[in-house]
Amino acid sequence: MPPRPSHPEALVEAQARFVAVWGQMGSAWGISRTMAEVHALLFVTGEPLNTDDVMERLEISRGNASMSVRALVDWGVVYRSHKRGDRKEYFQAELDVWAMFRAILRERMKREVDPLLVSLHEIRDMTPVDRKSPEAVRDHAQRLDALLGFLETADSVGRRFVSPTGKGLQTAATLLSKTMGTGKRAAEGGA
Amino acid sequence: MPPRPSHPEALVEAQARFVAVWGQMGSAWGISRTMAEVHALLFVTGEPLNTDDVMERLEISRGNASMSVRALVDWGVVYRSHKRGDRKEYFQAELDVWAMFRAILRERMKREVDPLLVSLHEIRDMTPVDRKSPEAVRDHAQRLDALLGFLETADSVGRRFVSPTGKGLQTAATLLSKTMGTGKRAAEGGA
DNA sequence: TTTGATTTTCAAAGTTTTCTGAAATCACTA
DNA sequence: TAGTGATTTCAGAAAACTTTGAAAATCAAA
Repeated sequence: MPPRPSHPEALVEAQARFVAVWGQMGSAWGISRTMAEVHALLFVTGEPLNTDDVMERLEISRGNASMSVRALVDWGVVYRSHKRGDRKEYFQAELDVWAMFRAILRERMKREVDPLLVSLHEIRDMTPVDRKSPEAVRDHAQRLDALLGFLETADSVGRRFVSPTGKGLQTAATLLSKTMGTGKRAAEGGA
Repeated sequence: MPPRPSHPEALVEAQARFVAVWGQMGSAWGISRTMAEVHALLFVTGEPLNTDDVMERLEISRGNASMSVRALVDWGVVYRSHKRGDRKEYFQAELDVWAMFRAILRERMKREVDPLLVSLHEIRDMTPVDRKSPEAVRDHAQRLDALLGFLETADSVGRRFVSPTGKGLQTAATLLSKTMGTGKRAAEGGA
C-alpha cells in the first residue's frame, strides 16, 4: 500500500527552497541567516515544531536552535506551545502575515530607530545655534534637523501602523497601493 | 585648507558622533559599517570631499575608501563632482533627505525585494493545487499566497513612493503621520 | 528530594564579511 | 610616447559574526 502522499516530494522541496530564500533575505536585512531560516521553517510548515525537529531539518546544533527560537519568541513572531503528554516545548510561527510584519516593525523601531533618534537629538544639541554662530555650524544644524524631521515623520507613521489599534497598516497600505491615481493627486484622508 | 574658526571643536565632535551612530545603524540594517560611515561623513559635512579626505577622517585604507564611495554612487545617495584645477574626484552626498531615502528604498527594492518576489512565485508554483490535492499542500499554498499578497502590496506602495513622479512618499507619509485618527499628535515639520 | 529529561549558556572554533595595501589600470599632459 | 598622479582591483590578513557542544541550570514528575 503506497503511503498517502500527504508529504509529497514537491512540498518538502518547496519548503527547503523557501527556507533558503527567506534566510538569504534575512541576512541582507541584518537578521542572522539561521534565525531567519528557523522562522521560515516554522512559517512554511505552519505547525508547532520542537527543538529537535528544528535541529534535524536545518542541520544545526541544539544551542543554535535554542537561541534562534528564543530570539524569535522575543521578536513576537513565534509562539511557544505544548503537546499533551509531551514534555518538550513546541514553537509555532505567527501565521497572520500582517501581524507578523507589525511585530517585526515594532521590534526594529524599538531596538534601532528609537535609540537612533535619541542619539541624533543629543548630537543636534551639541551645536546650539544663535545669530552669531558660524555658517558651518548653522548649516550642520540644518542638515541634522532635516534628517530628524524625516525620521520623526517615519517614526510617527510607523507607530500608527504598529499601534495596538491594530489593523492600521493593513488599511492604509492597501489604500495606498490601490488608490492615489498615477500622478500627483494625494491620498484622500477619510480616516 | 587653513582651520577657519568655522570649525569649532564642538562641530567636529558632533560630526564624529554622527558618523559613529550612522555607521552602527547601517550595520543593523545590512549595510557595511564603513560604507554607512562614509555616507554619514559626506552627509554631515555637506561639502564635496575627495578620497584622501575620507581616508584621513575615517582612518581607512585607500582601497576601502574607493570601494565605499563608489558603492554609494551606485546607490544614488552620493554624487561625483570636481574642483577646478584639481585632478582629484570629489564626492558629495545627496542632501535632500527625502530624495536620499527614496534612493535607498529604490535600490533595496530592486536588489532584494524584487528577486525575493520572483523566487517566492517560483516556489509557489512548485505545488500546484487542485481539488484532490492533500490538505498539507493546500495549506502550504495558502500560506505562501498570504505572504505574497502582503509583499506585493508592500511592493506596490514602495513603487509609488519611489516613482519618478517623485514626492509621493513625502506627501503620503506626511499625511499619514498627521491625520488618521487615534494616536498622539503628530510631529510638526515637513519641508 | 531525587531523577532524568529538556533547555540554556558561553568559551572556543569556525565561517563570513570586511579591510588593507601594493600592483595594475586609467586619464591626462607634455 | 613617456611621465605623473589618481583610481581601481583583489589576494591575503584581520575583524566581526555565527555556530558548536558539553556543562550547568532548570524543570516536572514521582
